[in-house]
Amino acid sequence: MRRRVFERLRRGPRAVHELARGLPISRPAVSQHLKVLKEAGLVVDRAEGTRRLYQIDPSGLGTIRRWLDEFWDEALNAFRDEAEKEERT
Amino acid sequence: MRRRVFERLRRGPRAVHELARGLPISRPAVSQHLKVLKEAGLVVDRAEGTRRLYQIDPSGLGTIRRWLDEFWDEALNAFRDEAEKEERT
DNA sequence: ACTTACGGTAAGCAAATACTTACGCTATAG
DNA sequence: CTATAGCGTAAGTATTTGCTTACCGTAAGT
Repeated sequence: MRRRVFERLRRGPRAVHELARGLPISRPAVSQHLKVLKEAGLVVDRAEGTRRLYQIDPSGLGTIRRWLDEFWDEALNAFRDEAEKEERT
Repeated sequence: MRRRVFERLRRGPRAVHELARGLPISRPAVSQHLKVLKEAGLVVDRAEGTRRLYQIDPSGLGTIRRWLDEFWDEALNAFRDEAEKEERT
């Protein structure tokens, strides 16, 4: 559910009640998910009038991306080494 | 903790008790994490004698990578659009 | 000034999670 | 054939989680 909230921010900033629309959970529940996402550095928020706009934090998302890229590299190299080892059998 | 188990597979296949070594949880706990990772399609396992070797499944990892890449693209485009909108102000 | 829209937080609760220990199975070693 | 190493699974349990409703504060509209 948290991922669904996050995915809804893909296309740009959204207010809390907008995010809650269409999700099978209450608005406060969405608020709580946003809080977690914010603490994780994945979103930032700003006040706009009575609303609060949330949007994805590219730097937070970038951190994950770099982690995954590095992980991917190592894992794939290990996989290839393993395949070669297999081939020599 | 599950991520730590997963990360230990980065460098290649490992037996369960190897993975458990150095982690602050019991071997059965590691087994349970591996079960979840396997159901998620992130690892594959094979029997080797009395041991069971686990390793990262590149195709499962690739699925995540593609998801993240696509997400990254969309999010960054939205971010740029937002920045331009800001600039015109 | 009053009302309404919007959203964060608290309290409460059912369900899911993440361990532990105990146990049993299978394959190798001696 | 027996002992041992390696693992998976079951049962039990404390903790965490993910929601709900109720409530309160703040900004904007009338």
